[in-house]
Amino acid sequence: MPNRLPEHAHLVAEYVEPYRGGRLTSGQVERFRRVVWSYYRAARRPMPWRETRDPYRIMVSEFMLQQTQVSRVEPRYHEFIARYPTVFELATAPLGEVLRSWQGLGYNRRAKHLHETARRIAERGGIVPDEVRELRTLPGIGPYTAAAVAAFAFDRRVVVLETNIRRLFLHGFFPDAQGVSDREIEPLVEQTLPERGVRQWYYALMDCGAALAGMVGNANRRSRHYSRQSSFSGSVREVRGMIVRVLSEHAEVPLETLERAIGPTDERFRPALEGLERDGMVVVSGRSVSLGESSP
DNA sequence: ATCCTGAAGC
DNA sequence: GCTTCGGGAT
Repeated sequence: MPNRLPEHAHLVAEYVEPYRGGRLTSGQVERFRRVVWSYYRAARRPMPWRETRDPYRIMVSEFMLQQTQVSRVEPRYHEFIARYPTVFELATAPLGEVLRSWQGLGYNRRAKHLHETARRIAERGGIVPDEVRELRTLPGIGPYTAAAVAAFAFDRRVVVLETNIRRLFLHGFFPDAQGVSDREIEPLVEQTLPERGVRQWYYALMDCGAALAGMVGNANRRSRHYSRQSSFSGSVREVRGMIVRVLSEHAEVPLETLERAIGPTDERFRPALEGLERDGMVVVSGRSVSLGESSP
């Protein structure tokens, strides 16, 4: 995180045109676009998944980036793509191996969902869908990721809205409003969306929104959908993470050994292990536990 | 403490 | 609508 932001970041922070409803004037659209592009030209963030056109690799990056910083994803993305260069390597790998590749990234269900999605895509010849409606049917792909894959991999002209873009529009067009719904923001995203070059435009929007995070208070707190996150330390998912980490270091672990590793007095152990089993990420057979799905 | 290119289950 | 789901950097 640079202490000194690029000059154009101030241009982004100073762009405020309170939105009064209706359609944006062509002048407003033009001014907004000028600020966004000028920032992007000066300070675009290069990322490996922005250099490829491979829909599979873009999809992998979108799974990894859900609730996870770019800086944390970057090294893991390289490792993952080196191990699973195409959707077929990923689809044919055992779930346990994929979970090990994911270890430390967090939200491990993303890995299971990505694996299952890869299997379904491989069954259909390895073609990643290019339509939001179809993408939405795949596990782990929600409203954002579906739109992101369509826009970034296929340059489809669809509305993409995530935390950086939301922050940018809240800051620029809803400076004083409270409890702003995404339904109010989406029309503005649509109206400022260019006819061509959709992918680069969204990269620019996200970089502008990310730049704002370091300068002004988080405008996303004025979103209707804003909610604080429950604390991690002391939570069940903390123990889930510990269990997955231990299991990823061994092929099979006796139940007692696993419990001792976590802390025999920790009453979160049972619910955590049962949750992981229910989610299909660990298998308890007899008195031993292993990562992945039950082998056929 | 806060938040990160969210999704699923209820 | 509300909760759960990781982990690390700040």
